[in-house]
Amino acid sequence: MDSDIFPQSLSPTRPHSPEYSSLLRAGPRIRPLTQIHARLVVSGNHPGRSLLTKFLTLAVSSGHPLYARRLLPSVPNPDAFLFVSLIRASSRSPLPFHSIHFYRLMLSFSIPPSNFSFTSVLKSCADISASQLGRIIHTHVITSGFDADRFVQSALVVFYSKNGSLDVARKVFDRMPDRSVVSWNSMISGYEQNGLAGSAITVFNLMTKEEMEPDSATLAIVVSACSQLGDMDLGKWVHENYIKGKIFPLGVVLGSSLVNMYARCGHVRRAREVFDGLEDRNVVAWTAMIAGYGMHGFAEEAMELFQRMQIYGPSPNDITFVAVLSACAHAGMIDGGREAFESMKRDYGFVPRTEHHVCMVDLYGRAGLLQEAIQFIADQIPGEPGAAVWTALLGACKMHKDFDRAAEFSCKLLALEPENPSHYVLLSNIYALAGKMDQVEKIRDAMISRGWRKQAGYSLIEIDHVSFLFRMGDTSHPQTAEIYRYLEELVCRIREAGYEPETDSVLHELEEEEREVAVRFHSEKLALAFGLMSTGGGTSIRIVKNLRMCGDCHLAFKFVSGVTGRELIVRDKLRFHRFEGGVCSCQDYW
DNA sequence: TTAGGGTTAG
Repeated sequence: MDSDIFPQSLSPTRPHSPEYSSLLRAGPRIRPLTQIHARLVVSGNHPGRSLLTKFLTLAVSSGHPLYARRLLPSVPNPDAFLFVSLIRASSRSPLPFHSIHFYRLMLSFSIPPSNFSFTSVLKSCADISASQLGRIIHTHVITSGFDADRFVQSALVVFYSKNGSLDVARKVFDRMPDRSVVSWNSMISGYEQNGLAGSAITVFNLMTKEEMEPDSATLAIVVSACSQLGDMDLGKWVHENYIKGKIFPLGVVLGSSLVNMYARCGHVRRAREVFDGLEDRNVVAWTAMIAGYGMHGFAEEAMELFQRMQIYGPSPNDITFVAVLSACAHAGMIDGGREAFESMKRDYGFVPRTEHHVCMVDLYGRAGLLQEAIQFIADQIPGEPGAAVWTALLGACKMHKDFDRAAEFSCKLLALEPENPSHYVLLSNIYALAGKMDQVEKIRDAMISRGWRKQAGYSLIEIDHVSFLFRMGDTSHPQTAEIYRYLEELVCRIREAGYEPETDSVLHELEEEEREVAVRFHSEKLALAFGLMSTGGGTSIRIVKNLRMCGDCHLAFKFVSGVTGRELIVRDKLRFHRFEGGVCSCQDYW
């Protein structure tokens, strides 16, 4: 009679055994699990395979894979279901490499791998960068005939992306006959995570062209790509079209991505509006907003928000402290930074990592407190400081023209990373500032003999939804003559207002012709001239630069913002500069 | 007896 009332799938299932029910209640928590284990031993009843499977899986999920591994031999006739459960649980646990052990063990029991085991074990290989092993497992995928499974294919796309083999990832993706939204997300994310935001957007466009509907994960990735590119128009379009258009609710993941995007595109106020509008805010959202203030030089706002977070918000984590310390460093807020660093250790029990050390050295160093920075390194950094710490210190020596100390500490940096070209560029810039041209030549020769080139600088500006890219001394634009003429006039105007070019900034360049072009035709100046002549008064100019701004460009932009009354926003490699009325939001700390 | 995959923010 029941079957008439209940369709088959809805009919009441048999109740679980008391042991099974208590396992479900215990969940992935080791203490209740060990208590259940003890009861099983005392009762003398040997549990069946299904109960042991649930038990071992929960032990792995609770972060105790070794416990599970010790008990595994007592499972009678372990089956594929058991191994897949353990591989999957490990791949989602903080110790994913154990899934590889369970995968191997499964093969040793002559249980053939399935598409389910492949997805999980490949995820683990991706997460622990086991590139060799992942490739071997790819061969298992092929020989066991699962290479047409779209779940496995997506897992392969993720695996190759995370190993930086984007071309292989793309090959797998292109050969997929039937792509799901997750397949698309995997490929888009692969590009975005590897710093190829433009390719990520291209694949997203392809996705919409093929009429595959994005989901909220797609949008979070795309918005991140927009942050990377400084493409606020696309980011805003996503926001307005999908979220304000009520296609998707604004969750905390997409929300944090938008906060970051608006901040990194120079609109910190809009970032704050999104942040304030979020229904729930987790530590990531708070950290994104604090970091957003920090990169604009708004240290007071950052600190105020951090204080509010400590009272009303979630507990800060170690990344929150990186944002707080960096905000202090960029605004010269010495006491605030020092106190935050102490509080992080004392009140929250975090062990400072390299990122925190770098912020502190930066904090002291930028403010000209080089002795304090050196003392900090000696007192607070256990063991040998990493290259990033010395780079921060050298940057400060350069900023404050302390060439003796620079020479002393550059040896440490080069000893640690003798094959990193950017260190040589920094060093040669320091020698150039010190007027030691013989040393500059020496470094230049060393770089040439190694076949190194300085990274080519460029600036991007968007006018009427079209992006324009300028390189130093660029003559590729059809309006080149007008742009250069406009720039000459602009320089005259700011000279009248008191601008003196900082010839200091004509530093070491590898190519002879590049040296001749000098600071006047730096890419951001060309982009600025083009932006000003192409837009009406009152329009903000937004420029994205791949390298850092040089001192002369920074000075010139300040004057230009004063004489034109325009708001100029430049995002360089590390931070934001918002020029208005002759001053910059970074307060000349950068 | 048992259920299940790959993607998402700072």
